Amino acid sequence: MDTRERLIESTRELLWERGYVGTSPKAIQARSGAGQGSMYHHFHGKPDLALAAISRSAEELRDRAETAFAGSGTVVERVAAYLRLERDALKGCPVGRLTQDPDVMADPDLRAPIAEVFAWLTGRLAGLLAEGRTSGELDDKLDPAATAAALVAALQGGYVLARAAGSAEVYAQAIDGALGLLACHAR
Amino acid sequence: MDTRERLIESTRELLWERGYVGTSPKAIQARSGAGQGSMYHHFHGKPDLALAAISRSAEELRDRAETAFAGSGTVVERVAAYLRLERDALKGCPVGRLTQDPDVMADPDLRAPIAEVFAWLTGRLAGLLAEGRTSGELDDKLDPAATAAALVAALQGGYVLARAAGSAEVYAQAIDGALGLLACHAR
DNA sequence: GTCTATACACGGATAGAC
DNA sequence: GTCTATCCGTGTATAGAC
Repeated sequence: MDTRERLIESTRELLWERGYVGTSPKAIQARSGAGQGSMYHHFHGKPDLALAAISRSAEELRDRAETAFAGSGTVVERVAAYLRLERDALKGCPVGRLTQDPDVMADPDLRAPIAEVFAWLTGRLAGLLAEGRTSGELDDKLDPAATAAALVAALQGGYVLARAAGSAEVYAQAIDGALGLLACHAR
Repeated sequence: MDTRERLIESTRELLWERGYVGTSPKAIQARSGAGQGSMYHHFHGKPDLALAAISRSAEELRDRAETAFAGSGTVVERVAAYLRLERDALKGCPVGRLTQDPDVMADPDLRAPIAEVFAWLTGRLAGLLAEGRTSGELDDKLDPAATAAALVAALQGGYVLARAAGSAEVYAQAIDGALGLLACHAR
């Protein structure tokens, strides 16, 4: 892995662990093993490097989700496959957590990949649910867009509960609960 | 409002807007109108002041929730009343957002009030749902604990989606979706 | 109780040598 | 490309005067 790559990966880790405000150039340099000069040679500064890191994390999130959504099985099975992907509940979502970062939200460039991937995710999920309704797998009372938002929110909120409790168990419960509620709409 | 009080309230606002890592003593002093000396006279330092602020925010969250839960109506109505309390979706949850703060999570004192209030909240909600099941208002397939976790998570995650999108609409959708799913279990 | 002065490390970056 | 030197403001306090 070359220096530029190590800088991006180290930044991704640090943004995940400490957020944007909590991540200093010095910490990035220490973790990546790159010097001051190196970092500013490859990137214009902290925001530039963060943009590369955030974009990649958003892309990864999308790819993982699409893999689950595009799998085989019924709609409910594919939604469940996505919600049950392996995740470290205590670490939180590497993308979602950045929505709490004031400096990220204040910078339209940094914010864009986050806005985009969540819009895509809820839209994709809503499409799946609509498909399930059309095929008769899900009943007509289910609102695809609202339900998609609720499911993604339950996932993101599951992280919050897990971190608050210091235990991954609540996360699993939230996912179970969300799927249990969804199951009720299956025919 | 005396100086001590202004310090706590200003800290609550700043923690809400910028988190713990993003909030400096200097910013607190500026917002509260208190001087350096004043702040360190009333509190031992940033963590001490933050503890007072976080505890109060947690308490406020609990009181608002309890008011909704203890209201009149069916269980589903009271849960809906809680989920539909007026909130500024774009600001996020003043307590939940702190779970993303590495320095808060690393300090057991700061973390305790957050852990406590979320444990109480999910427990209280689970109790209500169990009550609804016993009374026959909700069907037996509903798992009270898991459903309670999912509902609280949907709320917390709704904030994440709203901030990502820069719009409160997704928050409302997530809440609607969560209640729509719950409605399905009502007899 | 509040103010000013002082301290020292860190955040975030630029400049220029190699 | 990478390193070292340097810069200035901020973060987080402590000390002592009023």
